[in-house]
Amino acid sequence: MAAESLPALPCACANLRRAARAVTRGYEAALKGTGLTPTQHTLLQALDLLGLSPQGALGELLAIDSTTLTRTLRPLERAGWVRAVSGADRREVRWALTLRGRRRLERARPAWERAQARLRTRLGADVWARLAADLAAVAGAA
Amino acid sequence: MAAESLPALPCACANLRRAARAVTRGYEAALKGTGLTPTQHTLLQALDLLGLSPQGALGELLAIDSTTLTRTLRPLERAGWVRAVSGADRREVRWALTLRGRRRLERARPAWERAQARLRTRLGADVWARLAADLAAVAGAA
DNA sequence: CGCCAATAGTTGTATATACAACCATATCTC
DNA sequence: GAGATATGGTTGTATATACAACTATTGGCG
Repeated sequence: MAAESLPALPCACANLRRAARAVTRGYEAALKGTGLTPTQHTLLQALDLLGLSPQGALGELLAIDSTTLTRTLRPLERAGWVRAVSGADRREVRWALTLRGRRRLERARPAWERAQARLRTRLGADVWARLAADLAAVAGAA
Repeated sequence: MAAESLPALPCACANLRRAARAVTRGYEAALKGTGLTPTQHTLLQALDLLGLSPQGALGELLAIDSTTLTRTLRPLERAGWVRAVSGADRREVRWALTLRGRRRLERARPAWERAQARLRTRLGADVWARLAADLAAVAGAA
């Protein structure tokens, strides 16, 4: 199982999406036992980071369309990992991680860290670090 | 519309997916008039690059599951942009870009190049170049 | 106040994505 | 050459994703 390097594609978008697909599969496999998909894990982690947060702000941080969040958050709410909190502006839906949600995230942590470590090892620390910064720039630039 | 830089996320997978979503939206908008989605454009471009190619090989190049290809290629076939060619091994489906497909790809080229140029300008040439290599490594490593 | 524009989310619809299970064909082994 | 195994794709099902159109609320502005 040598890491057969794929050729770079001419299209930056294609390159990004290909890498995202490949990595997602790895994280998905790693998170298998935790009952969380990569997307769900990311949502919980982001909410943990942000604290109580309007849906729009969550979407901005993750570059996820608000209409997508409506649907991806629904199962998390049903599972009791997040809850909607009403505030002054009644159009807004603000989301909070529940205690159950935090526990679930904590429970998934070892698996997530294994996935991170595995990729980091395969890439090398320099590429790994560079990539985090470059990808943040890309998300901001697009 | 300043390029408000988003903070890097703790999760490499989340970082990648966020960037992919953001960039995909840009390319999708740019390709709007061409009748091609980013995915479709990538498929045609890859097939142009590879020439006559078994479905599995195409999937490997793009890190797309073969079951996904079955479905994403179908509309391209119906549109007459690609066609299935039978070979010696009758399990295999080999795909070829048709003339119409090549023309469509060519027609989309200016729009695609605008999207590329736009992102490249916003990122700077150094990040752009580095990213292509790093992302290819990621796709191979995952 | 009372209309009008802007903003926050939801619903309808369509594409992209992949895993598990499956079918068909090829290859291997005796 | 026949049965076992491996390989290449398809179907069933589920999640992720977003655009267009819509609803509800808010914030001007006269």
